[in-house]
Amino acid sequence: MSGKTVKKKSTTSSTADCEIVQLSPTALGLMADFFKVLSEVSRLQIVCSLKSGSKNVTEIIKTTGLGQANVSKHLKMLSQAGVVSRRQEGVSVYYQIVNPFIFELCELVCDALSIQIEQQNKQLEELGAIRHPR
Amino acid sequence: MSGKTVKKKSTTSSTADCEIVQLSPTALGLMADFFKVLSEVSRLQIVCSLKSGSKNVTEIIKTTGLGQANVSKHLKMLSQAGVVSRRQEGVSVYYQIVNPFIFELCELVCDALSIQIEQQNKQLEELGAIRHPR
DNA sequence: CCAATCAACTACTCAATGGCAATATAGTAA
DNA sequence: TTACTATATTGCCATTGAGTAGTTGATTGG
Repeated sequence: MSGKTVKKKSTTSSTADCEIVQLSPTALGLMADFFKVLSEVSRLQIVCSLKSGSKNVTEIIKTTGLGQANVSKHLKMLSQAGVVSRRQEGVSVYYQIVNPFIFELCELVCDALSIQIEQQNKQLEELGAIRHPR
Repeated sequence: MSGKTVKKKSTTSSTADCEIVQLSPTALGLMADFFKVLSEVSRLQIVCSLKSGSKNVTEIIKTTGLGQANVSKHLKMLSQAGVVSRRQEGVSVYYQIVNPFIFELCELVCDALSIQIEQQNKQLEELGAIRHPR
């Protein structure tokens, strides 16, 4: 299942090809920070609510059901992490996803998780069959 | 436990059988948990140290320079998250990455981050050029 | 049997963070 | 000006998680 849709590195990648094995703690720190941004349900909700395009804070609040202060705080974090961009229009502020690559990432993880859970369920069923043979 | 969790897949949809937008909070929680596992430098170090194959705890400790209790705790977490698998051989316990897909994921993120940083540097240079014109 | 080694577990401290409420700030209209 | 709406920020509290030290359990060798 792993040989899937992950795009191969472009042959022209100018910057140092990053082989994870030999990454400096600093680089790992950057990666960890990135993953941390996506490691909370609230922020994932916000990201998801922006999949259909840019939204202002009020719309995000309505879509996600989160509190205003929370949304603002999370948006700040997402913004600082470079995940979303900020654009002010009159009274309201519109946010939007900077790099749609994040959606690919999420769907990749989503697929992997569903497969994993599927297998777990299968194993559970086998256990059940042992305990309740027909 | 998780009855519905991740969306069901219609075998027809090829690529996007998992549309993030409409995920339940439960499913988002699973994703968040997954990302959380990868959101600490220590765990990333451990994962990286396992890229070359399975290692026992002592080897992981040597490779990463982390403390024993620490490594044990993180390995437990990684194990529960289904990221690594455990195999006992005599006294020592060998861990290994369950799904190499995680490496693709990391490299994907790594690429994206390096591009992002590259652009930031470019912008900084432009700013510098403005402040110090020749 | 005893000693050494490897790994897991427990208890603890400390720092970070999410969420909520209240307050502050900024733009807009009356 | 005042009032109103939309964001942002701050302070507080509870939770979480990382790291450390000490202990336990299991295995191997003498």
